[in-house]
Amino acid sequence: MLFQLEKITLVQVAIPLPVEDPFTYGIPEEWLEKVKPGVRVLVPFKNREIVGFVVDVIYESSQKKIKKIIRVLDEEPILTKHFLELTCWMKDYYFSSWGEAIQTVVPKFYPKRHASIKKSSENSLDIPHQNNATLQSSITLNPEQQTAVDKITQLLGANHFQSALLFGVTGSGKSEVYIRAIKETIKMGKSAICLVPEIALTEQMKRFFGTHFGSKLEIVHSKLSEGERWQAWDRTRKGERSVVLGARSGIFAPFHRLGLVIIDEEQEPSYKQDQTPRYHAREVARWRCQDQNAVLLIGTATPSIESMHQANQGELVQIELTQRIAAKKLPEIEIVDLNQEQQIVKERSIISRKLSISIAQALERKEGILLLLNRRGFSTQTHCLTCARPITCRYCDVSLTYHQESRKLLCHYCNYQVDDPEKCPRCGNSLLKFSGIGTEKVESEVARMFPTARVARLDSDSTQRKGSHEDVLARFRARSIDILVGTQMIAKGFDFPHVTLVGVILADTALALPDFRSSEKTFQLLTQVAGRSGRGDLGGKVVIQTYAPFHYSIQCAKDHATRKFFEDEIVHRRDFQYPPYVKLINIILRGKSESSVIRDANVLRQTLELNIHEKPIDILGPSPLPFGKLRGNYRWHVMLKEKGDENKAHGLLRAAFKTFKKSSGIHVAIDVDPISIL
DNA sequence: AGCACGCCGACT
DNA sequence: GTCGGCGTGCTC
Repeated sequence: MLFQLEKITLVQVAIPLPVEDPFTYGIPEEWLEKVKPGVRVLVPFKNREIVGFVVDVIYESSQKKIKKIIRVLDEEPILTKHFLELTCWMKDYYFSSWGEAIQTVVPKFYPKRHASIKKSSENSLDIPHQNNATLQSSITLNPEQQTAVDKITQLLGANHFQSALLFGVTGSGKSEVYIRAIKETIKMGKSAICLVPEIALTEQMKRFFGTHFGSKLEIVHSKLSEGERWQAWDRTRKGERSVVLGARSGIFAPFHRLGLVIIDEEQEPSYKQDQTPRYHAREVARWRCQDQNAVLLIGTATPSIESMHQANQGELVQIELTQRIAAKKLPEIEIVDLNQEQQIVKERSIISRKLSISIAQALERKEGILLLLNRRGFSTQTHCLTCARPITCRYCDVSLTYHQESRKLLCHYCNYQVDDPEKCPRCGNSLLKFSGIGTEKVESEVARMFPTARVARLDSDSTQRKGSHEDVLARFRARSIDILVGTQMIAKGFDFPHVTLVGVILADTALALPDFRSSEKTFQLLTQVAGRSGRGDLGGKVVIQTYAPFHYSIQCAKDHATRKFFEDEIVHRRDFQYPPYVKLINIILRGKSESSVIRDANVLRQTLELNIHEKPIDILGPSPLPFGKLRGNYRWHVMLKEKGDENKAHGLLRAAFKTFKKSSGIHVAIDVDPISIL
């Protein structure tokens, strides 16, 4: 090695597998020119061939065994310096391999399709081509909207990184502001990304965006086929598009001059990926915008506590929309205390007297009614009276939910099914008690109480049947359904002007969960679903049933008091040391053997303690997760809490993992900035 | 993550 | 005697 006459060029190749370091390969002389950082290469790996990414070109290596690259797959690097640096940050921050980070950013390489794609890239748009002169011009903005657009335009013009919170009540016309802001971005010769929380909403927003941006628009989400995703990437990269509308993965749109990133409904948990790398689209957006001197715009009616805190600290520019468009009023919200209701009414009912009367009135006026309960199934708890204990899943420590429609007992965590719900799976006796209500029960109960009303249900069970989702919504819109019962699915985004009554069957379902975000989630869900009422000219009303009528998340939702909620909640976050006062890293250990999981979790804690040198970091646990057993795996976790913003916990964890050796059969997952700790 | 290697149960 | 179960370990 030392006195080599011939210099061999070596490259570092990141492999899209959970293996820490890039691998070293040699390159034949003849393609020295083509092999640059960011180029994809086909490499021999063990006994197979895989696509890797060149991340560095080096000239020597201590590595003994070196194989040669089989083929270079790109003429020009697919990853620019911007993306190489982004993925490098992602792998360090979220603890993935570099290859895994890159794989989530670029579309999968497709050997066969690849060659033919260049020809077809012109004609495959499903948005009708329009030349820009015929694109629809916008409606007139109200003064608040105009001020918002002016402020954003000003930020865009400053040409350095800025982030802003567009804090607008439901129905205040945020989308119109987005459109204007994107147009300003395009005027400056830059491109924009707009993210929405789910794929269904990209479809909804597409019609609206399509009329404004026509063939400049690209839609990106994870349901695209590999071929479609590649084409979208390629068109965007070549500058054929200047606006990307998408779900979480849309944040990786390969624009060369990124000017604006909009994140709509920023508080939605779907912006956090739940597999490695567990990135948050908002944080990726922040990185990209900082690198590109772009503007990050967070739009929502119910900001996350983190963003609200940042705004109060002056780190986010605040832009407010306080008026519903066309001067529509926010609905009146009434709370029903179910504790009192039960004392007065002997026969227990899911629907309180107040809600029942409101439903009857709305039915009489032929107006739309939404009933929310955030739990699927018929009854959520099943007890065997013979065994004298709840019937739980074989693989998880959760109670099985009885589904009347499919006549099954179902585990909502692993999908374990018991086909004969008449018998206890343990003792075979059929003395079962069903309790705890779900959407199926609400549907049947409402149908019983209001026999002439047309009732339908919308949740992930009813949506299984293909097309039924759109069908139900269309029928509700056409008023051939009077009452729509559903989970949080019905709370988000949908605009039905004829809805004048929203009933929340049980507001405190989330409050019972041992999660630091449960109050925040409760407030947000109530505010969102309340926003579905009174969008038309008929006015609106909301009835919230709860066992916790004085809880601040419910009281603040009642008063439409988002700032008050923030002020109450932030005190709890400070007292109990949760975000935004600390940064969390959650380390989850799982395995089939409970004792090994516990042993490893303890060893991990000790290893962390040995590596801790300064004290802005707390180590919590190990402790079992709230659902300690899931899919046959026992789950324990250790949590790091760091005060301050220096990411010292990352260094600590990295140091600890150098010596920590997990036992066989134990899996370790690291969740940086967990969105929930369930 | 794959994929082979490896060491213990019911089959031609 | 072998086929094959999936636990364990490595990949430049």
